[in-house]
Amino acid sequence: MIDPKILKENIQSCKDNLAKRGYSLDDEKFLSLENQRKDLQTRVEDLQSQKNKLSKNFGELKKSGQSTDVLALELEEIKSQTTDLEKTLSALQIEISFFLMDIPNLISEDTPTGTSEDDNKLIEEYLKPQVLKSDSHLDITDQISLELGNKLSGSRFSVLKGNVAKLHRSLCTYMINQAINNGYEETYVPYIVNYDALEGTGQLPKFEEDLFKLSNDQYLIPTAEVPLTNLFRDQIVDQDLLPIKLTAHTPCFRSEAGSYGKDTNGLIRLHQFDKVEIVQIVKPQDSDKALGEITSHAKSVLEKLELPYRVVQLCSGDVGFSASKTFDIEVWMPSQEKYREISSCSNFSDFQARRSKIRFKENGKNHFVHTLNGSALAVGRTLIAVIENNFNKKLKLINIPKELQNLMDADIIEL
RNA sequence: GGAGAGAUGGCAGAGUGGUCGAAUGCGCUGCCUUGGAAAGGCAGUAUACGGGCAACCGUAUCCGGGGUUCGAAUCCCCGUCUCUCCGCCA
Repeated sequence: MIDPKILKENIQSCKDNLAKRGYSLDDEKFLSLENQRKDLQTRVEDLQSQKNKLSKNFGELKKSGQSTDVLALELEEIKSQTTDLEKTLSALQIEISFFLMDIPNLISEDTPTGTSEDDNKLIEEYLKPQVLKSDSHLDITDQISLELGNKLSGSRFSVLKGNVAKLHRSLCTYMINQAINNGYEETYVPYIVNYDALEGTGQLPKFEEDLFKLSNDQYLIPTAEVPLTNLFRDQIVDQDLLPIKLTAHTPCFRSEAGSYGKDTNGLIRLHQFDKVEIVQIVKPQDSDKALGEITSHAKSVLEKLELPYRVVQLCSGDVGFSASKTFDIEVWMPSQEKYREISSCSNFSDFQARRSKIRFKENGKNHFVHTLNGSALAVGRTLIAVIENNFNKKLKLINIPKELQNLMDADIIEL
């Protein structure tokens, strides 16, 4: 969430910033709630202070055997006033907290203004696509089955077989090794998390419909960002440990509510997909640099796999709820004849840190850290890209990128 | 699944109705001591919100929620989590 103090003191500039996203901040409501809260809180605390003092007197009178009748009446009076006000105050605090939790992060100054992905800014392109057009991965190999996925689970699930399954596994291993080489600590985490974790990273309360909820009020993770970042929830991290760099390979589960009819063919958009995530937790002044680092780590995986990609910076209307600045990396998908997102690298500034209370102490004062993460990469989509960009229709084979040949024990997949 | 124990500050661990935001130890920070270091001595060291230029003051917080009481870390109820033993099991 946004710092309520900043919001209060710079309400107009916050409102303008959020408007670029298409979020209309009800500033009058906020200020009025805040003023009410402050007024009420002062009154409640005054009463509590009186109550505490009189209670102390009460004890002393009792000890010395004097009458407490007068005091008792006075206390009763204060108490009845207090409880009412306390209830109002806590209701108000909850209302304010909901209000704040609903507001997206402020976008960075250098985020281009725009309303949709059409306004995203092209940053760079790497490699000219060799295969401009190809069959879909589903047509290239019969070792990917959506029918079996459907049989077992429903729509948007897949089953991989044989060398394609092995290629998928090799990609996971390759990517996590790359992350480790880049200084991230490999971490194994739960795939099921609680409400607080999801609130901390910003998925809840607003985006519950995007998640798979279990019957016991836990949720399947939509990304490893959630468990990795929340490892530090409610903690004051030793500043010598910063920057913290973690990676995990996990499946990700997304309900894809609201994407009916979108990307219905193939592995592009499934309820379950694997991803290697890299996360950094840094001091505020280092976060912009860290975003560059994360992005280049994600890019380097594509470069080593010799896949053509481009980098775009998301415009204000396309940046996610919790992020302040985001670069998307898009890989060339020959069957679609266009670039598709394969990684999203974001700086969340102190937004997640404030929600999940991740702080560090410097010069005796506590400060919120900055959190960042990026996919390096989405494995399913990488699999598609490898298959389609290395497909040789004449010879009926898929060339395996050099970097993966060891893990695959082969340099081609015969079809 | 059965039986029991527990949840207190960065950590360990006291505290069973008021003087407790909390002993003590460890850790950490500063100063003294030293040629320098170690050891030792002294002092400081939870979080959030509100007020104040500040020193500082007020309020809340001892897993969460409710209750008893003038007053709760402490007593009662409900919940969550953790641990131990037995059973089962990847």
